[in-house]
Amino acid sequence: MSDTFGKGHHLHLIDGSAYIFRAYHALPPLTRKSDGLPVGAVAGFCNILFRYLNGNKGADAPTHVAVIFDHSSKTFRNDIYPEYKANRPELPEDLRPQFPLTRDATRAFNIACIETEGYEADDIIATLSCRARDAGGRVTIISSDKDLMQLVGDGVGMLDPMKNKLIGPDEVFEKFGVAPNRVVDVQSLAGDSVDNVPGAPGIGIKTAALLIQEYGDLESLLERAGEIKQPKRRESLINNADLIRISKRLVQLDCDTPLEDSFDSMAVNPPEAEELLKFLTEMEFRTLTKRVADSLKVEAPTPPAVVEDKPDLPFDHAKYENVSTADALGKWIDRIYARGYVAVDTETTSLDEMRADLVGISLCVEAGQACYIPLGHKQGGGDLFGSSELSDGQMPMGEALEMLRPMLCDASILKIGQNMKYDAKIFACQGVEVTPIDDTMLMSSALNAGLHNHGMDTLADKYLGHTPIPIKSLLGSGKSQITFDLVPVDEAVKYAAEDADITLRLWQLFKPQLHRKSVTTVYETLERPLVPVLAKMEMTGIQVDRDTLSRMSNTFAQKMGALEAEIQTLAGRSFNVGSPKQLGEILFDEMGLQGGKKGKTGAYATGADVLEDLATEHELPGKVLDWRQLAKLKSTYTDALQDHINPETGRVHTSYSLVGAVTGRLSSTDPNLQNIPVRSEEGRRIREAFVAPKGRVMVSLDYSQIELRILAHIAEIPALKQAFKDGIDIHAMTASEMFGVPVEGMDPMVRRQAKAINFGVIYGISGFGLARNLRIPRGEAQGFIDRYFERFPGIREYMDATTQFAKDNGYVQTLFGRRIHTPEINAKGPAAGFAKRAAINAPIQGTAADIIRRAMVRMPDATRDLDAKMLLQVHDELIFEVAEDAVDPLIKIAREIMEGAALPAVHLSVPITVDAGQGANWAEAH
DNA sequence: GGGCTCACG
DNA sequence: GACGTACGTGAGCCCG
Repeated sequence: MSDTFGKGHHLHLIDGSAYIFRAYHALPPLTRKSDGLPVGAVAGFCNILFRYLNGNKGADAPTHVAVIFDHSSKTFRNDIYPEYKANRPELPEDLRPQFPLTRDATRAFNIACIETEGYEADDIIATLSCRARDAGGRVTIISSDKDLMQLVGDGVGMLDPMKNKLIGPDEVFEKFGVAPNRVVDVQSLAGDSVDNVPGAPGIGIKTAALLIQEYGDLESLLERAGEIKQPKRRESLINNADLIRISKRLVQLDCDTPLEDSFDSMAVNPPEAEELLKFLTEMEFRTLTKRVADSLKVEAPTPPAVVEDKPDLPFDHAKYENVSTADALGKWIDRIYARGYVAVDTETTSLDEMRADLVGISLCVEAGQACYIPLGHKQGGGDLFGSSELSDGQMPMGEALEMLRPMLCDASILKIGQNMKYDAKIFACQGVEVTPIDDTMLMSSALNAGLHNHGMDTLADKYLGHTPIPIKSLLGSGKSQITFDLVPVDEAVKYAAEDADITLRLWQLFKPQLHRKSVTTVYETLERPLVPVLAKMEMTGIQVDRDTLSRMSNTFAQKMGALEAEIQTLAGRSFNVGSPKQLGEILFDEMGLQGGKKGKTGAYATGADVLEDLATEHELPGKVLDWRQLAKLKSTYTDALQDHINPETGRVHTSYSLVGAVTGRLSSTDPNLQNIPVRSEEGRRIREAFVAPKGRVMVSLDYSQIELRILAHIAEIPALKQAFKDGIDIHAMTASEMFGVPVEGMDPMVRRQAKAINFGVIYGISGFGLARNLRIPRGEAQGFIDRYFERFPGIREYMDATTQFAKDNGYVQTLFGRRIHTPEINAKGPAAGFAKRAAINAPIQGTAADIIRRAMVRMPDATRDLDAKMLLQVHDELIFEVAEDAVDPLIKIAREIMEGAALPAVHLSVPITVDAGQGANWAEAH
């Protein structure tokens, strides 16, 4: 570093990271209009720089200046003490993509911009201060960070930009009670709860200063700690000497940070008008652009008429790039780092992530500019089973993944996907953990639940006016369907890159809408953080015992055969028992039973309720019911589940959808593990096949009556709330209130009726529905409902208020702000009835769904020290697989998390309680 | 591929 | 005055 810097020169060192955070928190969220890029912090940062430059015209003006940034949150201090700064709140998502832009801004203002991997901005500031002072120059550090005060003195000063106040040795003494050269000693003793510097327990800045004043410096103090008179201080210092020394290494700034930058490169130069205005215009900061132009005495460039024509940018498949070399991929990775975000999509051979092979990756950084990296395409036209020869012109998969890995794992690069859980699992199978992520499907669900589904085709059509290339056109359909690895590369480029392009455009559209529609918190706390949690659960899977299922299938088949013979004897001829159409004809036409009703297709209804009624008159319907139960158990469960056992893991891996249900509930597919039988004894035994491996235990925790508790809270029903607080049987209490009978020795029938009413209320009760459910006359059911509303008037108010809210706003919401749209609420006819009941139910079901989601998000961290895996979620139940000796702590911790999951966002006025069970299999645990 | 039936919360 | 109704899901089967 050969430099002309020296005597008479004055260096300003600006703490850039502090400026960014100040700008971010001081300003409301601001996004660039054309594409929704968050730019609030960049705007504030530019304003600060502009004011700084304008204020620097006096005699004391700097000759040199640099802005210093933190490179990343990981520094050498984490190697010394892993907990250092560990309790920092997570970076706000809309701040992350702004970091690279603040560097751009600094350079646009023609100011040097410095950061170094592994070091904090403070270390760079320390190093430059020392070097500048040693060269004979003067330094002013522009920051209010107390951690920098150790540098003050001997030609180095500080300026607090907030208060515009100079900080010299006197001010430092005022703050720390010692001279600047002893500040580190005081900080080492006092610790810092914000940065998680431990220090000595029970010793604060005041005490530390007294001790240092008395003993001179930290080492002397520690050596002579035994002389301290106060027993508490003495003990604390003696017992924590190591911790204090570690603290010293944490707070001591490093004056030997490796730096290439010369002082000459920091010489003050006025901004290049053209460059600066170009940047500000690109950021679409109109006011600032004008003010800067005025101050530079040049014409402000006319803002480009970008705003409206961007969404109409056509989809040009010819523009998509086929990336087949390391050079080309490197250029894309550079572009991604310059942007700070990228839309990513993977192409594979299967929708089942656990069995899928990666075929290619597409990337998009800007609308219309996307690429596809083919990796596993095979030569078509081979033998019958397809050739295993890779086609030419593809990068080796390993090389491409190793190039992409740092970017995919980089905390400062946001990876955007449509249904990112799928792609994250594909990458996870390749050993790459993709983080952080954004998901357009989940954004749409937070914004548009109830209006439409959230698949890419729907979103592209609705929001971009574009119909993507149908996958069928590449793969075909039915028996001749091929897998993506056999698609020719040039066709794959168009299809795959288009998906990434669409995803990026949707993200640009949705991101600013989250704020505008007040669902940022929903997205950030209930949707996005669940992606890695569910991905982990799905990849873990649950062990299922094939022999148990197979034995049950055989038993069912035998019983069905016997029943079938009996049924056909009773019917007088053979027919397909599994055909509702044929059964209807047997029952109502041939056997002449009464009460046959035809549905819209002209077939007789033969549902369980119909057959149950007929069973009193004839033997056959009851046998059909028995047969149907067995047929269901066999085909849907004992047979089908065996096909879902993954041959490699021996476990069943379901797939959860975060957007399957409008209320916010999860749904489960391939297989659905949320409807495994439990209500019938015969069905429940299927759960015996879901087992914990040897030495481990299945644990189930489920919320008790959570929806009724939420109803009691939302509708403010004092009697219900009190009953939950007292822990008494809620259905018995309801019956007692309604029918005036004591809870003690209650007729089970009466309790059953009250229970049906309680559930009916949650569903948007009607006399008809209750009558059918309880099999009582409609008038009687209506009487129950009237009495219920009389006893609990808050319920009627809740129903009316919710319906009205839906009519006024077009949506209803949960206690956590999740919105469920109700577009049919103002419709005429039966649709209005459906919409009304759905509107009444959605806030209750949805709030329960939000609560368990919050619990699931917190669970991995809360149970990280336990040998326990979360396997399944069944709406109000979580199932874990736990090492034997971890069962009790797991139950304790998981229960705490579940019962407190609403906090601190919502304080429920009823207690939430969780029941726990354990055993060798799911049947025992439940 | 729509409709019916039935498994779950 | 008639209509048609419990809320939210997914899967397997029949049948056109």
